[in-house]
Amino acid sequence: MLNVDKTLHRQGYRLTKQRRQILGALTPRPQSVYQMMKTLKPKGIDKVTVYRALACFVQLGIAGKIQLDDNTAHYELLAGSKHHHHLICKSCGSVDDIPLNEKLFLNKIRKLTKFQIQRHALEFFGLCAECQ
Amino acid sequence: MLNVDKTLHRQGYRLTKQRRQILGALTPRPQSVYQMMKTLKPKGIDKVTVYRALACFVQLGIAGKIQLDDNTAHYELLAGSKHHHHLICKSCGSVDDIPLNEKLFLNKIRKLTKFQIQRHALEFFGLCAECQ
DNA sequence: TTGAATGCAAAGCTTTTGCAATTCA
DNA sequence: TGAATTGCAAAAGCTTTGCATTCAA
Repeated sequence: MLNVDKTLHRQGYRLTKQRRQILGALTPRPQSVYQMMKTLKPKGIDKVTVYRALACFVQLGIAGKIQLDDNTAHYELLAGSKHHHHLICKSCGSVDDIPLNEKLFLNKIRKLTKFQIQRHALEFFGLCAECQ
Repeated sequence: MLNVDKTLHRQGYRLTKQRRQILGALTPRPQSVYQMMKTLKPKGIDKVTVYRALACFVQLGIAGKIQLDDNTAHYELLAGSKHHHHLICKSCGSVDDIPLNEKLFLNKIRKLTKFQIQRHALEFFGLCAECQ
């Protein structure tokens, strides 16, 4: 939390009461803004504020933004968590994390192309153990 | 084209003039509906028709639907093309294909979890050679 | 002939923008 | 104080739905 505070201030941002609560609603597991609003709306926080705070967090590397199959963005807490990938259940919508080592791919692309990779996304869609 | 015709009919769908043209607008490289409409609108095809045809093609495995970072769906022609992955330029928006062998990952997940994988998406975001 | 497909209009969602009021440093 | 932030309303996109009409098998 202190680190987040510093990171924000260093860039001229402020850690307001609302942003602290939005940060608290973020988890390592990706959530849509709609899902986050279930917690945040009762606290009087507007969804516009959430969108703006999330954009700020993503820009600072505090949160990650991923697109799943439902045309909506999902946000996850990055601070302190290792890079990982996702198992997304088509039935219940649950999202689980899984660590995979993708260095081979990154190296291969560097060798084959001149593309400069900034980030990547690896997602697996299917059925979780419960839904099969 | 004949195969597509058969595939459609087998499921009770029809290959209409419009669908033939929508199919013709699809490429192995993912495009948004907006991009496809540049070709299709002049031919008098409504975007609702395009959405409905694409949903049909995706269901039959003729087309693939992927989500990029811009909150819009992109569609690619799958028929006859090998499974591949994407290099997406953040600057110019170009999408290039790259083949990678992900069997190691699929096997690892099968070993580690009970998740039943139906499909996966692997995308690399960054800068293409021209935009660096 | 008849169920599938089309096109238009309208609605539904998610996300963004404008702006006055508020808050934090 | 002054710039950043908030919340409300409204707008902007993308996508879906309803329905009468048209079309393909």
